[in-house]
Amino acid sequence: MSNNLRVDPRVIRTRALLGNALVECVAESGFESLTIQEITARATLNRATFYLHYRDKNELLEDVFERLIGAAIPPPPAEGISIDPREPICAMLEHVSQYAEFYRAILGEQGVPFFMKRMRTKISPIIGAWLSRAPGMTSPAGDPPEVIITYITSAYLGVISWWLENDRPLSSDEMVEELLTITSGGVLAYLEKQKTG
Amino acid sequence: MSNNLRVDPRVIRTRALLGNALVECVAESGFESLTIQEITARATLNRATFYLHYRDKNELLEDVFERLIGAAIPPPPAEGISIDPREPICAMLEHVSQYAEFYRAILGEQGVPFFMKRMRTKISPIIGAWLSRAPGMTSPAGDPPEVIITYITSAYLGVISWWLENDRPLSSDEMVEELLTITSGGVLAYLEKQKTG
DNA sequence: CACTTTGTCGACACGCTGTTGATTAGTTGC
DNA sequence: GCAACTAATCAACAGCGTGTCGACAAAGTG
Repeated sequence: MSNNLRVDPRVIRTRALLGNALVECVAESGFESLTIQEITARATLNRATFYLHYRDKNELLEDVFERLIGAAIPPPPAEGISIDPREPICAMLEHVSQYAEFYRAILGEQGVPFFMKRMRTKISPIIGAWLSRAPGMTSPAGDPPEVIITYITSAYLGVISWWLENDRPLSSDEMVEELLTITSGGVLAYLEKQKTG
Repeated sequence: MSNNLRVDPRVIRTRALLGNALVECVAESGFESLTIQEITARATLNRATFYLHYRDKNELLEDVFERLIGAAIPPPPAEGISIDPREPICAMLEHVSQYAEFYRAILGEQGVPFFMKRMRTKISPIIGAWLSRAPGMTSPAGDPPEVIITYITSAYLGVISWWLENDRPLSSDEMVEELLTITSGGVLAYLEKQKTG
């Protein structure tokens, strides 16, 4: 437990190499057919070394994701602090932009379902914190219903994936505006805005 | 080409056996770690027989899905015929209910991304046909923008998955109503309805 | 009944996996 | 700097699922 602090520079180096190799490999040729041989080859490491750190490539992916997203997005809004979802959502969009090929590969058709769930857990609390303070939100049960959080989270995740697959035709800010318009006002508000805008 | 009509009863039988075996196996233990050995064993067929019909388990899954969904859902609305999405969406919900364990496994955390895309292609045209005739929809470009179709389709798919994972707390009709409320009026309309309802 | 197609069976090489034991390289505390 | 420790390397191994093959049996077709 005490040596779990990973102080040894070799461990840090090895995991960084593995992580970078994973991101590169995934961006190039996806995750599913990716082998541990390829990852370690790209990382210029021995295959056996991989197993000293991770059980399989899923575990490596999780570790990489937490490191990436942790460096980009502040930890989930603790207790309904941020009312405005613009900032965190925009940060999320710019983060996936930075690793566009990686996220495109991993969220797209050849993607990784459990990774999508991980991304959900990043988006979901943002939406939850927003809704729990929404203007009209004073329902008997204090928390917003799960359905609508699922609805919005799934929509955002899907649109992010679409955005990546289409080479990000809109800027992060524009995307956020579109998303928020649809979310709060629905199709009708969105189409109305399209006409006037 | 002429014998591609699959008239031979043995072919029909074999593919049916493989399809049923796949559905059962997936419902029990997911798709990812499922082997062709297991499928053919469950189907009481020889492993080599599998390769006479499909290249891999993905191909079998596609075939099964098209057969299942084709029998349940009418082919995608040809040219903006159905304005009301209630009927096809409800049919979709009842269909996935019928094979709940299968769809739960294949849409959930251990799911299959390319399958989700396939489901998208079933939902997407329904949404498109709806929006292209929506009351406020008279935008310069005749077709509804891709973003919003992606938004709604992803939301529906996510909610369907949530619905399955939570053992379908609401009926198909109730789900459709909830979905349509959020979709057309957005969060505000939904929360408003929650209060009064 | 002859002919064709499908399914069965055993076997094979292939590739990736996860692990092991011995060895080398690098790090830390004294 | 040296000794003790830990991490990384390397070769090798068995295991498993794959995809394919050829020979044979079984079922369908005209």
